[in-house]
Parts: sequence; structure tokens; C-alpha cells
Amino acid sequence: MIVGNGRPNGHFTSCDQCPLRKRPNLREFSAEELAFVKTFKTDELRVDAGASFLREGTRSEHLYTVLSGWAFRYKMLDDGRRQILNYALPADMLGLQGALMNEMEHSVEALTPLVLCVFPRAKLWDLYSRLPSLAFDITWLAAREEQLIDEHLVSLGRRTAIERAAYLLLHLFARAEESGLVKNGCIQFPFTQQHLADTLGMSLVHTNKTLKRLFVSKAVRWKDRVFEMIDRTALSGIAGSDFAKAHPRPFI
Amino acid sequence: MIVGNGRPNGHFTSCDQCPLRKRPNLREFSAEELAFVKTFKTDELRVDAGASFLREGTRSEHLYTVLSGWAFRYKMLDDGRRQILNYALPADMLGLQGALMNEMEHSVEALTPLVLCVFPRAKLWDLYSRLPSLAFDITWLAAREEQLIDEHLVSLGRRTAIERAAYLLLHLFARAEESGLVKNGCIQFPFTQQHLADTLGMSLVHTNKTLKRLFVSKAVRWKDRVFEMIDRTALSGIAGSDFAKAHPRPFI
DNA sequence: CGGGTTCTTGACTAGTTTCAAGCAAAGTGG
DNA sequence: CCACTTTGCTTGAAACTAGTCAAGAACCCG
Repeated sequence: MIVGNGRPNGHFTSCDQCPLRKRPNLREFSAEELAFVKTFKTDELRVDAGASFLREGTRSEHLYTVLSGWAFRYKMLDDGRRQILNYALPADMLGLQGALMNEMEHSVEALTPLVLCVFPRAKLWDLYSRLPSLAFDITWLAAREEQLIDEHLVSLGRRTAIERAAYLLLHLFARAEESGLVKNGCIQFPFTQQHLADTLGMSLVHTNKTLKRLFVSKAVRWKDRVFEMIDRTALSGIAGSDFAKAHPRPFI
Repeated sequence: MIVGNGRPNGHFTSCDQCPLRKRPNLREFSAEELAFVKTFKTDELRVDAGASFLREGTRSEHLYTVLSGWAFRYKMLDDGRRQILNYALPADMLGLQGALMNEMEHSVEALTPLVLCVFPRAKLWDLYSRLPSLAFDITWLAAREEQLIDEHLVSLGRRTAIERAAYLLLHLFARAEESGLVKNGCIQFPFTQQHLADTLGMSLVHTNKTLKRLFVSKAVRWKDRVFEMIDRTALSGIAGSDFAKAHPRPFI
């Protein structure tokens, strides 16, 4: 396994022209907020796919926001069993836990090449005392993350294998869509089946067989790393539920 | 199922003499914080065991802190399958999600008779703008809740039935201990096996058989609603991991 | 064109649910 | 105070679901 190997970055996207700001579902900053965030962001980090840049048991000096790419949060048991907790896409915040608690209780690995905004944990208190609106946003992001995991917990605890798989695909697709990564129903999918298996809490073999059952239903296609949503309604039917339209959300 | 039926309460524990404040692991308030919290708490609510006082899909006008008793957060699928997400004990905050998002995405039910401090959601913004230290605490509480669920997710996804059961008992015992509910290794346990089954993501029957396997190992005893931890090390061994000593924590 | 990773498949085994039934304790009402 | 009902716990057997093992195919990279 590759150890986190971020390297500092020559150029540096200014928050003024943050590409995420253009997204319609992200809330706008006030001038004051923008000014603060510009000082809050001290660096930009690029991480190779497969590298873990936050690790369970370590303290993190920083908070990150994903600028581009996919990452995933995971935990490992001593004997190597891995559980993927959730995925992170552009505008998602990572490492908050390490900034608030003493140590990270999970690791984060880049699934694709990743660009991150770096915020020093030391300035977090500044943010809370000077920009309550941003403090509120951070709490909002933490609450939303919890909500996603709650839903995931229901899947692992109470959904059947095929419901679970369908639900996960629906979830990932919806989030990718929110991030503008979907082009006429298609999306570049960076997962291996092992990733999905470790997310679904199933073995690789059983995941493979379950996905195959899903594919014969013709609701989705997944070939050569490209995932296509063909019949979302059908997939929702298999999953047993669908997602509410995403509300506007904050980011930092 | 009983609908939330809290009734207003004649007497009202003042924050000055909050019984939780005495607990050594809870952080002390400054005079300013205490003064604010006294105005923040507008009511006290008593809920009968078995009543759901927060419900998925509704908006909650309030935030709650558990003063005494046990509650649990859960989600239900359309066909009645239930997944318990986590438990709440004294000093834990509930309903934060509803205060930040539009609607609750889970329900909360009282497991025992419950006493709750009531905070109006409308004043939350006040708190964020005037008391950044408390805002920080709320974020901390949200992050901790997420951490607990992360761990639970690992259990459901990657632990075997007996590891899962052992881990859950260890978890519940540790939290009860933190709350001062344990007296020489014994604790009044308000769960039925159905609760544990819905937490562990297993059927009632299999939960029963798994617990039995645990009991013959003599690491724990559970008779007549009293749970006794006999050999914590042995139980940790079965679970495959134990808990770090709890750090001091905030509450509101 | 290797050599590695990822995907697929079948056969077998282990783990889990479902069904069904019985028992014990606690609560209810005549 | 005693049927009677309800709730929770326990057990065994049968059916089903998921994991493990093993091996081959497909794909990707240098």
C-alpha cells in the first residue's frame, strides 16, 4: 500500500475563481466569507490514485476540501478486512474528525488523482469565532455526512444483497450527478468490484454475482469503467427506494 | 406504535444545577456559556418508554439533550424492516439533523422513560453567532456521533456475528459506564433481544443463538434485565478489539 | 509480449433466515 | 386470585444466502 504522498503544488487555484462555486447547487459566499476562506486555504495538495493521505490513528494537521477527483473513507480490521464508509467528491470536506478529535478514526484514500484545498486545523478556531455562518456550514457538512452513513447502515443491516447493490449504484450515480460528472446518463466509474464489495460488506465473488443479476435486468450498464444509468426507475424499484432531489448545500 | 407524547413538565431542572455537570468527563462551562445555555433551554420534556418523539420525514422545531434515560435512533424501510443506528444516553444531543437539514432522516424512540432538555431550533443561529465555543462543541458532538456510526458500519459490514455481538455489548457497556450507570460491573439493561437484533442487522433467532454462544463463554451474564460484565478482556478478545479510554467531552 | 490485476464462473461449505412450536414471566380483567 | 393474553426468550429443522476455493478469461501496462 502506498503511503500518503501529497506534494505541494506550484499553481494554486484562488478561491475567487474556485471552479466549484459555479455549481448551481452550492451556496454563494458573502464577500466577507470569501475573504476569510482565501486566508483559510493555505495550500493545495495533489494526491495520486491509491494513496492514503489521512490515516487512522494519526493526527491530522489539516482539513481538506476535495477540488477534483474521488476519494473514499475506510477502516481496516487487524486481519485486513476493510470496510469502506463513504465516498468523497468535489466540494466534500475531509479530515474534520481529526481536527476536532485527537486522532483520526478512519483513513482516506484517493480513488482517482485528487486535488485538495488545504486548511490548517489551527485556524479552525478562528473560523468559528469570526465567521459563524461558516461554522454553521461545517456543522451542516458533518451532519450530512452522518446522514449518508445512516443510510448506508440501513443497507448493510437490513437490505438484501441486490437491494444493497442497487441502492449503492443509485447513490453513487446521484452524487456524481450532483458533481456534474454525468454526461447523458454515462459516467467514468473509478471503482473496482473490490471497492464495491468492501462498501457493500460482501465478498468479491458474491458482489460480482449480484451485479451480474443487476445487469441482466438492463437497468444499468457497466463496461470498460463506464457506468450508464439506463432505467433509473427500474433500479429504484429493485433498491426499494429512491433519493429525494438534492437540496442546495454549503461548501468551504 | 405510540406516537411521541411528551408532556410539558411542572418542574424544570435549572442548568445551574444540572446533574450532568458533576460528571468528571464532561467539560465545564464558562460563566458566559452557562448564562447562554440557561436561556437556550426553554423547556423540559418527559417521554414514555416506547414513544417516538422525533420522526423521519418530519421537521423538528427543537433540539434535545438527554438528561436521563436511554433512547435510540432508527430508520425503517417500507415493509417494516428496522435498523437501529445508535443509542443515546445522558448528555447526548438529539435532533441536530432536523435543525440543520429540512427534515429528519431518522426517528428517535425512548427506550426507557426519558427526560430531555428542550432547545428551540430558532435560537441555534444565536448560539453560533454569540458563543463560538458552544458552536464548536456542537460540531464536536456531531463528529463524535459520526465516529460511532462508522464503527457500527464496520461491524455490520465486516465483523462476524459473534464479533459483532461482543463488540456491541462492549460498546453499550462502555457508554453506560461513562454515564455512571454501571455499579460493580452490573447495569440495568433496557434492551430486548429484538433491539439488539435490529442493531446488529441480524434476525431475532440468530441473535438469540449468537448471544447464547457468548454467554457460555462466561465473559458476560444477562439475566432478568441485568447485564453483568464478568471478563472484559475475554469479551474484547472475541470482539477483536476494545475501546480506548473515553476522552473528556463537551455537552450542552 | 509477458506479468499483473480484475473479472467471471462453478462447486462446495459455512452462515443466516425463516418457520414453527413451546415455555416463562408479566400484565389484565373478571 | 385465577384464567387469559401478551411479550419475550429458546430451540430445532429446513430452506436459502453468502463465503471460500479454485481456476480460467479478459484486460491493462510497461
